Amino acid sequence: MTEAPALDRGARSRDAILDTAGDLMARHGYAATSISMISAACGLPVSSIYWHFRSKDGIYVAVLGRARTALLAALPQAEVPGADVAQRLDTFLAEVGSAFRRQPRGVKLLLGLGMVQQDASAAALAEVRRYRDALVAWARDSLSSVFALRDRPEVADELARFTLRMAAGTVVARWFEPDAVLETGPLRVALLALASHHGVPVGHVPGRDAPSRGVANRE
Amino acid sequence: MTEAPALDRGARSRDAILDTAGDLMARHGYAATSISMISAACGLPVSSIYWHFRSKDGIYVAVLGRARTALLAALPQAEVPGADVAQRLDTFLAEVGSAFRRQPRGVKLLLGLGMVQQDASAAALAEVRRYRDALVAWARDSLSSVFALRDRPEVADELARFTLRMAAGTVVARWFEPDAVLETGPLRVALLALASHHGVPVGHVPGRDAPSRGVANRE
DNA sequence: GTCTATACACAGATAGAC
DNA sequence: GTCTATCTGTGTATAGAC
Repeated sequence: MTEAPALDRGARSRDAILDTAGDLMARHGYAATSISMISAACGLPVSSIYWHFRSKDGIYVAVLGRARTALLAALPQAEVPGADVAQRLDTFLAEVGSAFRRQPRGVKLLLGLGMVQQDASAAALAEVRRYRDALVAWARDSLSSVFALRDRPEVADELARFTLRMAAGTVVARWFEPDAVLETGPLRVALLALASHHGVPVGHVPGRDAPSRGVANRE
Repeated sequence: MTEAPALDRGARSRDAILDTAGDLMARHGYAATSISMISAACGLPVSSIYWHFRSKDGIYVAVLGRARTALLAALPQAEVPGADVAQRLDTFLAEVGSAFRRQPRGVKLLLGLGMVQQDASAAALAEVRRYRDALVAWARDSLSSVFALRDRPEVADELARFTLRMAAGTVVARWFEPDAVLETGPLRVALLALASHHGVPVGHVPGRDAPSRGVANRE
């Protein structure tokens, strides 16, 4: 057990470094995370860290790349199953909420460097952009499937932007109220209203809770 | 002109330090902004900076406090004028959008330290919380006025959270697409739908653009 | 209040034995 | 691949003349 095949000793160390580095950078941000902190937290000396990744920047790029593939693997297919819009939307929102709960670090990593745009390396900027583009594409495709928007790409784009900004805003809210969750209920109402506002047929709009007791939507 | 009354020489220096420090911290984040950078950018030696503010932390607290009063001064009264909901909502969104455009630094400053929650000083944490609480209170009161929610505080809270998260998400979006703006159009549709969903009377819901050609909202 | 000069710690990064 | 030891720059912060 302790005698792992010597070949992947390095790979295991590499993973350990990425684990602790990702954790620290998500908590403190890129600039406030030092190599010595990572070294102390994972037990390996600084020179080993530099042997695996050539620089602090390289660590960040690797950490973010790993977070991206992990997140994309956790997100389901873009084709959302379900008979009607309401059903597919509920499936989509459940997936988003669950991924959001289970991957608390991914997005914070984006923010961790986000502040540093100015002095970030080209590699880091590229990796950040890949992460973000992957999220945008996933949201657009999923919502396109939910609302059957193959012929209305601009609507799918707007819905995706809306959803992602709400998610990002919730990440921000979290460092004031650590137990803040992505409120899928209001988001559901908003997405249905937005789609409907653009003339997309959304079915009967059942309304999960609070049975709309007012005089709204009458002429 | 160059001979300002010696009494406020200090005050002017203080302001200059806060100006450049706020600018740098909003751009690079707290951790990545050094005293030397501030000194080089504003022309005063580091020791003068330390004379005015006792520590780097003190600079941040002062910068954020100043940003808070400036933002609150820029935001209009909580009582939103207007005859009906649609009118008041448009006024409110126009104000939010405009404040958002004119105060690009304020919110980024919050995020700048936000990452550092763990090792932040008590004073900094308190100041961050004051800034955030002021924003939440303003949004809640304004939306309460827009939708006449004096007897439905929980709805006002939800609308305020929704609005602020969208705004925070847009700040985040901005460091990928620097020209991203707060999309008040979709936000308007969403807020109306949310209020209506909770049984709040919202009038006839005119719909500014895209005249809702679908079959939505029918039973 | 502003300056020059400096103390001390720690940052990122490397050398070279093992 | 991992270790000890170290180089060099810069960080926060201070002393003390003016």
